[in-house]
Amino acid sequence: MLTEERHRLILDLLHQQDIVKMQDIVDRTGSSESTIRRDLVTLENQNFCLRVHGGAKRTYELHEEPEMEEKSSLYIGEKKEIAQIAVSFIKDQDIIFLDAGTTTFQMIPLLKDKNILVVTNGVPHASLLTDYKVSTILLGGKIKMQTKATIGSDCLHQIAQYRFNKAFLGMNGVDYQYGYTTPDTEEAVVKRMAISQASKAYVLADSSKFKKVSFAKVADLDCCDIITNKVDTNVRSFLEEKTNVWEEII
Amino acid sequence: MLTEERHRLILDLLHQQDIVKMQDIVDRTGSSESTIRRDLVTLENQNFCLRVHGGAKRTYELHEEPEMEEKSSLYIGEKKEIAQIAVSFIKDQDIIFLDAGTTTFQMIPLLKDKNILVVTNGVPHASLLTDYKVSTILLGGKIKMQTKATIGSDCLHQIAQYRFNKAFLGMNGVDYQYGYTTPDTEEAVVKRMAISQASKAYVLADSSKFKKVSFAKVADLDCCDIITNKVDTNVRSFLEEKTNVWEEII
DNA sequence: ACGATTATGAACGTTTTTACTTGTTTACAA
DNA sequence: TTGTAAACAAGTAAAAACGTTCATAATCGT
Repeated sequence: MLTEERHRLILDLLHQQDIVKMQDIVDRTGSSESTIRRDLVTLENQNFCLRVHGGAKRTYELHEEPEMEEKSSLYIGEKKEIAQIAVSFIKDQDIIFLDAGTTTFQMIPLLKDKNILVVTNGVPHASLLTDYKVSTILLGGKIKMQTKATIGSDCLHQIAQYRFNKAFLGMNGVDYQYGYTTPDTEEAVVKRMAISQASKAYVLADSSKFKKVSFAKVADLDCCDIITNKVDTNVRSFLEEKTNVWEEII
Repeated sequence: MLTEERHRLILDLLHQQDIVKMQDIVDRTGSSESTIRRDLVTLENQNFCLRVHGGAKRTYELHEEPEMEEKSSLYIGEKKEIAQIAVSFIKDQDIIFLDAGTTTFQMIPLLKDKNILVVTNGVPHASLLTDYKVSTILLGGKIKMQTKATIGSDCLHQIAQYRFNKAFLGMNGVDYQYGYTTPDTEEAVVKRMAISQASKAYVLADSSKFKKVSFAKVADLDCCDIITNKVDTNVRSFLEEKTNVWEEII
């Protein structure tokens, strides 16, 4: 039986019964336990399901495509590393802001069982956080089609009422001269507000983001620490003139 | 039987009958007494229930009502029919409120390409609506674990700023005497507010909801029209003394 | 046809879950 | 109050599921 076939079968089962057992799939497919386990890991990474002891349960009702397009981002591995570093900053009882975007999304599985409160503007983020039983507040507002982030005045008003211990932001451009930038002005405003409401703000940026400049400016370099990995030593020393750069787990 | 399954079963029972007996669960699951005991301990630690001698009772405060995950598949067929009727009320340019819950969720695929604006408090709803490219505003606030609905004061403040042409609500109990009821007080407030902000409000209720009374009252019968299917003619005539009942596509 | 990549199943030790046992506590009725 | 049966907590050993590694088989691109 082909990998694709098995995945299809598993997803079909999940649609019908919202929980599937390991053994059930093994019996139906005739594949080995290890293979099915690998399948479930893959499907979980694409957020089609959530693994539980002895099988998997579904996360969402329908949704035919992976929640966060895995294909678009070739940097998943890097992002996961960065996410790990970011999570290592989080302490018990923290109230944190989690920005929308794929890099911050990788942090969520690592937050399981942590006793924290998360405020986010990412709709998929809120959903997955809830699946992991993390207390979550979602910012309201218009929803941006591509990123499924909430934006707009509602969002701003709401965020203004909160204070965070830490804020973790995604960013499209990180540049020595122009600072932090992102393509959408409405998202930029939200990010800026999040930074101002946080005691400490971190920007999560993989190697592809440096020396890039996007349309809308969010803030100057010194407003946030940068969490990254494998950054060019040359680039790094430049950045460190203005802010802190974290490259490994604390 | 998997741990997750048992937990769901227990929560489901709790939702229906306020209190569950140890032996009852043992019989239904076929698991040992110690296993169920462990289950109840963990569920209690997560504040999903309160253990009592011989079983457990539900907590009224925050967590209950499995709805979205547990019993979603039971009445899917009915729900789809009801959803179709509901959608037939929607006109071009409408601004509608879509309540969280599984019945209203079934409306979403039917809204594809409609030129409307949807305001919702359901996180999965918002996500799927966006997939279908429907303009969506999500209400912010705390997220309820089971239903993934936003609740709380943020939610209320935000909803107070809007006016809707139509509101479509899910409901747990529809009763001639006690009106519309739901298990969670915080959700009840949101529903009530949505009704008051809408020119016209509809309650979507499948056959299992009639003559049921839940904990928190939302509104009297005459505040909303009822959309349903295959309702007992006897029950129907009672309801029609106070409000309109729709049973087929207009 | 060839090496390179990917998918698979078996084997290992580890962790989680489970049922059973023990002795103690609780509820209730005599 | 006291006796009894049911429900309880805690500990234990077996079983199931887990992650990891490794060697083999299938598939791919050239």
